[in-house]
Amino acid sequence: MVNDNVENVEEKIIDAAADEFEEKGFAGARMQQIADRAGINKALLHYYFRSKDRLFEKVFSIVAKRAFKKFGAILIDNGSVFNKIELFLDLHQDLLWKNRKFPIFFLNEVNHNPDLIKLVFKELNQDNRFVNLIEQIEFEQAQGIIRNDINPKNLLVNIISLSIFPYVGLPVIDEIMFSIDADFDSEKFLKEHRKQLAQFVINSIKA
Amino acid sequence: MVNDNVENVEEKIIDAAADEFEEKGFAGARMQQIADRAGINKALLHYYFRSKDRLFEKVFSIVAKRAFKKFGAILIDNGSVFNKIELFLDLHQDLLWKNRKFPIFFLNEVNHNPDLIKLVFKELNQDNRFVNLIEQIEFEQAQGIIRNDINPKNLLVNIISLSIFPYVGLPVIDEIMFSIDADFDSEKFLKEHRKQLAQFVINSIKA
DNA sequence: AATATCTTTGACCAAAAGGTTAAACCAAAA
DNA sequence: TTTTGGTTTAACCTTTTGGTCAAAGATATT
Repeated sequence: MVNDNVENVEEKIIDAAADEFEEKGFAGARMQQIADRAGINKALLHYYFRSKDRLFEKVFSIVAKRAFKKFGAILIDNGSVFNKIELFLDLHQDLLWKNRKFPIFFLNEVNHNPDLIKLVFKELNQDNRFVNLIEQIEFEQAQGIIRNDINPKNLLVNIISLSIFPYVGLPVIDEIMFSIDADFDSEKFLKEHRKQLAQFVINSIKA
Repeated sequence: MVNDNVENVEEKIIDAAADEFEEKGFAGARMQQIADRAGINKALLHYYFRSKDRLFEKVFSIVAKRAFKKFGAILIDNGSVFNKIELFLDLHQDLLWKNRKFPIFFLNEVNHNPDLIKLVFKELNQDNRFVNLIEQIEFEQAQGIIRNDINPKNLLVNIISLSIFPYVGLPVIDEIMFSIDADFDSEKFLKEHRKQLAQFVINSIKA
């Protein structure tokens, strides 16, 4: 008889730790605070996950994998490159909207410890999907649909840049925009910004 | 007689602290480590800057102001919007190339404590420069040079996004690109990426 | 019921980290 | 030369923090 009805402790810890780590980062997070958030004793944390490092690795891997897993489907879906760009941006923006603290957390940790990335992508091999996408871009270039002076890799990075940055840069954007327009509302901005992303990209690459 | 020839201590501390903070972030930085880097006793840190928080504020404000100050000139310069975009991206990319650790540091700290931004922009009011730029964009839209369906604020954010993100996302880009192409070289990539930025933006907004 | 195993806790520990202090040092003024 | 005031340090203090442990509570097994 598995006791899952109340909610298992391990999961409660991971949820609490995810919140704490995303909010404060690895260095700023506190084990005591995680225990409090999970409503348990601090010693129990170590009983389940031995150390802060191990707990972090576990949480990071889970949270990051959850985030990246969702994109695989779009890339193999059929449809034109333009179509995929629209689909991707739509999904990506949905995810970002609902997980505002994740991108800056992820990027910061990964910049401080690049090995973390392998932890995530190891069990998530969607490599060939990217290869396929790049080949599709090259194919549509040969067909005269996409400009020939576009490098597929640069294009992919540009798309991600446009999608993510507004979220990690929001505090700065908010400050600057507010200073030139007192009616500026960052929530409204994000919603409006989202709408023009796909068109912006497509304008820049269509032959 | 001012004793500046050897190099004054306050500056040595600020340099050391800037390195430590940029490398580890506020929470991960250690006062002892800063003292070691500056080649002085830890107590001297507190003699000059009372506390870690104060030292951080000082360093952050100096480093961030230094970074932002350089852009003002371009915005008021004369020249078309296309011209300004090229000039800005060129300067911005130069700065990023030479200060790789700054963007993720700045963005992370600012996301954890948005008040820091005011600290920087308060003494740096280049607000009207942005207003001028937005007006110029609208003017060129009226003239039929720039597409009418472009929102100037979105455009500005898009430009910054494209310029900064490759630097904060480099470890991830590196991992993914390397996995689909073993010859991938992130240094070369950044240099190539830079070259297509202005054209990418201009393609997407020219009428 | 008794035993064994897994879970949970309060109390504790050692190290790390920020911060303080009193004394030494040193250069310039008197 | 002595005094004065700023600078620098070693030693110390306090709090925070990750981590341990023995015992108490549960839960399942025999």
